[in-house]
Amino acid sequence: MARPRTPLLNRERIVAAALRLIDEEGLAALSTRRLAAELSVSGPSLYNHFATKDEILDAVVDTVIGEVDLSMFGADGPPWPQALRDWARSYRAALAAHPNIVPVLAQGPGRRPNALRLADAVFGHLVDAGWPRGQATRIGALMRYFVTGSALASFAAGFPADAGVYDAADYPHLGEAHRLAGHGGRVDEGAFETGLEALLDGLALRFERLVARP
Amino acid sequence: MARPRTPLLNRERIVAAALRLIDEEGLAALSTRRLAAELSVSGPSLYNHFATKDEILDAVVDTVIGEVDLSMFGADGPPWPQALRDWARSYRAALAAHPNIVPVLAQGPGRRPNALRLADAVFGHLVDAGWPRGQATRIGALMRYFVTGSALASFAAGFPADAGVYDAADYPHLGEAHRLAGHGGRVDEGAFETGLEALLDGLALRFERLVARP
DNA sequence: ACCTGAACACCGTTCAAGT
DNA sequence: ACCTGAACACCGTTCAAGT
Repeated sequence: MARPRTPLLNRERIVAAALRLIDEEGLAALSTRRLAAELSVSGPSLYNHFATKDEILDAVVDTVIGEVDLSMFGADGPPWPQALRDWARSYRAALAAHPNIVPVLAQGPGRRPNALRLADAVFGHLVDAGWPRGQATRIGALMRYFVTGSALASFAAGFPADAGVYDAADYPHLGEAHRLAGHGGRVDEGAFETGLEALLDGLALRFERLVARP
Repeated sequence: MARPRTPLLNRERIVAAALRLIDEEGLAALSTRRLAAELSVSGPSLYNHFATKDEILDAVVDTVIGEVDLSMFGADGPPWPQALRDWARSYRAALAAHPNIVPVLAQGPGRRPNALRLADAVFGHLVDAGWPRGQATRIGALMRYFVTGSALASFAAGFPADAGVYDAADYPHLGEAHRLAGHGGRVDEGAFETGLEALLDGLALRFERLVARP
């Protein structure tokens, strides 16, 4: 077969297969040959739809970012602390569903439309709420730090379940660390919520000081 | 030449060359062949010192983690908020000096001794300071989220310097975003400090409540 | 326009051969 | 013990050839 009457591939199908491969086997498993095989075509076929493998990755990343809810930044949304809370939860949920792609996505928006829309919505909402532009930029940055960091990898799963690793002579306080991996999601969920609320409290404190002496 | 009288390679030299390569050209530039060439040996020579490329990467990561100052968690260190502040700054500085390796390092301590020592020191200090063990775990996790997220990539550099990217119709609030990349370090530094202080304020609030009703 | 196989310069790793 | 070249099964990408 050379050219089929209806195309075998399109960008959407390629992106979906790439994301599935990354989710199930990691970023390193995404090769153009492997991806093509999943789609039952030969490797070079992909180059009819994307110029490079990096462009495929870019499209995957923007698809994931597109899942983040931004509706709380609309005109009749909640006050900024609640909007930030709702957004951070949705942001983390979208990223944590695809942890293997977070290192790519954390490089910043680049020219990806969904990522730029997200940055625009957060910054705009904070400025409209009364934050000075410089502060609004910093809040956008520090929220991304926290959310990407929390989605990049599970804290709990980073500790081997093998109790033999934690020699009491070397690590006197890690005697229970081998049980962390078992608690998995709950530890990370709790840490994210604690950190988010602490951040919001700290920011609210700064906002009060800002309004008190403008 | 087959076996030289004094070995051409050792683990230290390999790790140093690997880190230099990663810093200067990114994680993708680290191939065993390329690394071997930097050390003026043939590719397979590396396998006399490490079993796999992943083991080399592990050693690189633990070297970087080893640069983090943990002295503030000693017996006569400062109270926990100041210790956490000093540690977070040193942690970020060590990681931000090698951003390309952060995605690897963020996977958790695994069996790497310096990473386990770090986790042990933070957790032990918080528990000794009076935090319940569950809370201390969460604080260790959320601090890692924030620090790795802030070291993974520059927020400012993620926005293209090309003003043409930010079409006012699509992104009404990003009119000045093209200037971010120029401000580079200062934006990220400010965001990190703001986030760190906000987090510490929020945690202090929680600690007060904890002590008030034990 | 959209697919193919062949080809190029790369990978990580194994292994027999050298000293 | 520690290095080498050859070899294997992989990579991303280009390109001429097919319909």
